[in-house]
Amino acid sequence: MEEIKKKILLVEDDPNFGIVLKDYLMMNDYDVVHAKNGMEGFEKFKKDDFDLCILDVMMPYKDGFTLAKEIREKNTDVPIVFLTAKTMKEDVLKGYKVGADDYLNKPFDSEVLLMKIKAIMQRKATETISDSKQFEFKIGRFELNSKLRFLRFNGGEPIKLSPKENELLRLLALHENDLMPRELALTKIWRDDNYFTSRSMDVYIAKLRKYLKLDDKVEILNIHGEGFRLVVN
Amino acid sequence: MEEIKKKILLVEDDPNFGIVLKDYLMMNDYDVVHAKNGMEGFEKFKKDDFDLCILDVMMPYKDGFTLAKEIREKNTDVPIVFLTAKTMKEDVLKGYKVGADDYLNKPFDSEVLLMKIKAIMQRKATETISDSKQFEFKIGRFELNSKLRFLRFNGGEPIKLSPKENELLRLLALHENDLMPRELALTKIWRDDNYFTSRSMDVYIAKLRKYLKLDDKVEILNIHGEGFRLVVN
DNA sequence: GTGGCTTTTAACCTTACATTAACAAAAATG
DNA sequence: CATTTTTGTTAATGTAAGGTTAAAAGCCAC
Repeated sequence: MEEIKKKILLVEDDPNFGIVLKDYLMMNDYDVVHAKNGMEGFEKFKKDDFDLCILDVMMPYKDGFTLAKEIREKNTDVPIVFLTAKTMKEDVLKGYKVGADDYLNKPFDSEVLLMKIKAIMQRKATETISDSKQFEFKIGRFELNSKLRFLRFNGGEPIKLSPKENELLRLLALHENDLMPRELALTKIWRDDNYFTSRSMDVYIAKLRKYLKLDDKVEILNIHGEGFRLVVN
Repeated sequence: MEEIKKKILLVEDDPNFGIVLKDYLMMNDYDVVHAKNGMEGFEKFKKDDFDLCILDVMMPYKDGFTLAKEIREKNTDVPIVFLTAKTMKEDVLKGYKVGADDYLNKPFDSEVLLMKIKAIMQRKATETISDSKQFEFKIGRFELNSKLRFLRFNGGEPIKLSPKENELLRLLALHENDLMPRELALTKIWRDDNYFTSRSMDVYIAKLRKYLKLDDKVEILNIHGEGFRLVVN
């Protein structure tokens, strides 16, 4: 069996610490790309597919949270672990809000980091039976390209989608003809399930319905109290 | 709408801390079962389905790790979070080894715990796309899809069912040609058996009969004082 | 800063649901 | 057979969820 190394994006501005950590991870059989600041980190993220991102919170120009937000816009799934020097509650909360998978206070024990990485990878392994690469969908006479964020009807001019429109439609498409639970969209896309995010989602459903009107065989049905259903007749 | 709370098993031997934590979680809309030691924790785990386990590491008789191992034997998926007073590396490693999802050092901030719980639940939400097939029934020339909540006659236009209509018909279908006791529907669907819920159920039986009139081979019979029978001739 | 795009919040309206009431009809009871 | 209990059915009510549109707030790039 082909042994494929897991790819980690490490964004850390302290050069010494960054190199030590990179070497340590590589010694443990991970493929590591090291970026020295948030800007570089984002560039490298766009150019490759990573299994995990380790982001330092305190960085010049672009901090870890900002970078995480950008990464989340491109990819809602990739696990993110934050590194921080301070054990500040505010930071931790902020981290989880942008979808962190875990959190580490410096100085931390390298073995602990390794275990966390393993645990996270294991989690993802069970979810990702082979999903990924699910970014292109046919929906009736529409074509959704979720990576480039556009929707095209009948091979015509592409309609640009906003990040939220795109994610929501993608999630619906993943469950085509089946139930896409409200809760799923709210936790996956909005990362919070409350009255306001729920209303926000309804607004986006309305927007998507407007786009999809072009094809009268495609519609989004509501299942009261449960969620929505993208049906193609 | 049916409010379904997430169920948490909390195993914590310190009575004060345990009760405070339990109350805090319940205030935040979780359904919490509190066990005061590892033994009791395992008993309660076996008797119910939990969405998350929070285990204290230091406990008399049976520590959190041992309990976690037993839980993992029964259930490989349920998320486990450890609580520990000390920030001991050994403990952390051991925790991840038995499949912990996260780790909290006491004293911890309650808001942080809440965020972690949310993050963990969100992770799980994705995995649980849930299997179907136990939601589809044939009833004469009808087809009942209990997940998408519709009833279709002869492959025609689906009739949308309300949650209660749906559950009631599903329960009848599960007992096709057999007695479906009143009490069963009332306790399972209405979660209460009194005069009013009983009348409410009768109203729903009337609604279902109206739908099922389309096929004269299908009917709902009453067995006086006992319940109902969905018969297909 | 300003302008343009995205997202959230608000307001108002419609639909969907569940319960309760009211009255009628069966069935059981003694 | 008179009366009580259970069931059948329809309609009215109150509440919650969802639909729609617009305004406000947030963000980013210039």
